Amino acid sequence: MNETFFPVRDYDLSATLSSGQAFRWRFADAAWEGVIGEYWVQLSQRPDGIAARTAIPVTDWNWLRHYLQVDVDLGAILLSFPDDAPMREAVLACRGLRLLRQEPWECLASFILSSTKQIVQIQQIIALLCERFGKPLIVSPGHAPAFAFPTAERLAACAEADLRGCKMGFRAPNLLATAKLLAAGELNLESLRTRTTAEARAELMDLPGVGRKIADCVLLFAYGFQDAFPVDVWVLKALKQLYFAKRRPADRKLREFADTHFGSNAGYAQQYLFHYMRTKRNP
DNA sequence: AACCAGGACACAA
DNA sequence: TTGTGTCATGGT
Repeated sequence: MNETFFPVRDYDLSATLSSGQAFRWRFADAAWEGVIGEYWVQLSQRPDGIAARTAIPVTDWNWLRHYLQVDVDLGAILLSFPDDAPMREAVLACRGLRLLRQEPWECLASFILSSTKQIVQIQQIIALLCERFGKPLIVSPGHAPAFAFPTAERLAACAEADLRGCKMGFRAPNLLATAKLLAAGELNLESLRTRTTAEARAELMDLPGVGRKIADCVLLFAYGFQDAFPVDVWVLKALKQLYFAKRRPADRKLREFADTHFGSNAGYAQQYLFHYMRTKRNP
C-alpha cells in the first residue's frame, strides 16, 4: 500500500515539522509534503493521529514510524522537565511538539548550512542543493517535483563554485570539505550511534564547519542523544529572558546552567524553549 | 534601511 | 581563557 495511519495523541505535526529541526517540509493543500530518504511523503494531521501517503508502494512503514518517533512517550518526557515557570510556559504553548529522528548525513549537511541563517533561508539553500544535485524522485500526480538529499559522494564531486551557486556563501567550503572527508571514509557517521554523547560530539566537531552548536543539533536530531542541548541565539535569548531577567550572566555561565538544569531530556526541553521563543508574540 | 539570522574560526589580548 | 573581526546572503 501507499497509505498508512499512525494512531498517536499529543502530536502537533505542524509545530514539529516547522520548528527548525528539518528543513524540507512544506505545507500545501492542508498537508505536509517532504522527502525521507528516497520516498516522497505526504503527511496529514488527524484528530487521532497522523495519516501518511507515499508516491510508490510501501510494504514496511517502520522507517516512517521511526522518523516521526510516534512511539515515544511524550508525557513521560514532559514530566521529566524541571518544574519551573519558564518550562511550564513553553510546554503549555507548544503542546505536541516532538523531536524527529533524521538521517545523519542530511542532518549534518543541513546544519553546516544553517549558521547565521534564518530558517526560511536555510530551506531555500537546501531546496536548491537538492534540485541541482539530488536524485529525482517519483511524486504523486499533480505535486511539485521532489529530490533526494544529495549524497556526500555527489557533493564531494562538486566544485566550490557549484555549491556557492546554491546561495550558501561562506558555508560552501565547509560543506565541500566535510563531504570529501565522509566520501573518503575518514569518518563513518553510522559508527557514532554506539558512542557516548561526548565521544560522538568530539568526532563531529573535528569536521570543518562543525562547532559545538551544530554538533549538538546533529546529536539530538539525527542520533537521538537526549542530553545534547544546542545553544543558538534563540535558546540564549530564552535563558536570559526567562531564567535570568534580572542578572546578566555571561553566555558561558548560561551554558553551564543549561548543562545541569534540564535533566535527562534536556534536548527536548531545548526544543520547547526554542520553538516557544520563535513563535510567541513580542517581548 | 539598519539590523540580524538554529556559527565557526583565526587571532589578539 | 574571553573578546573581536570576518565570512555571504537576504528576511524582517
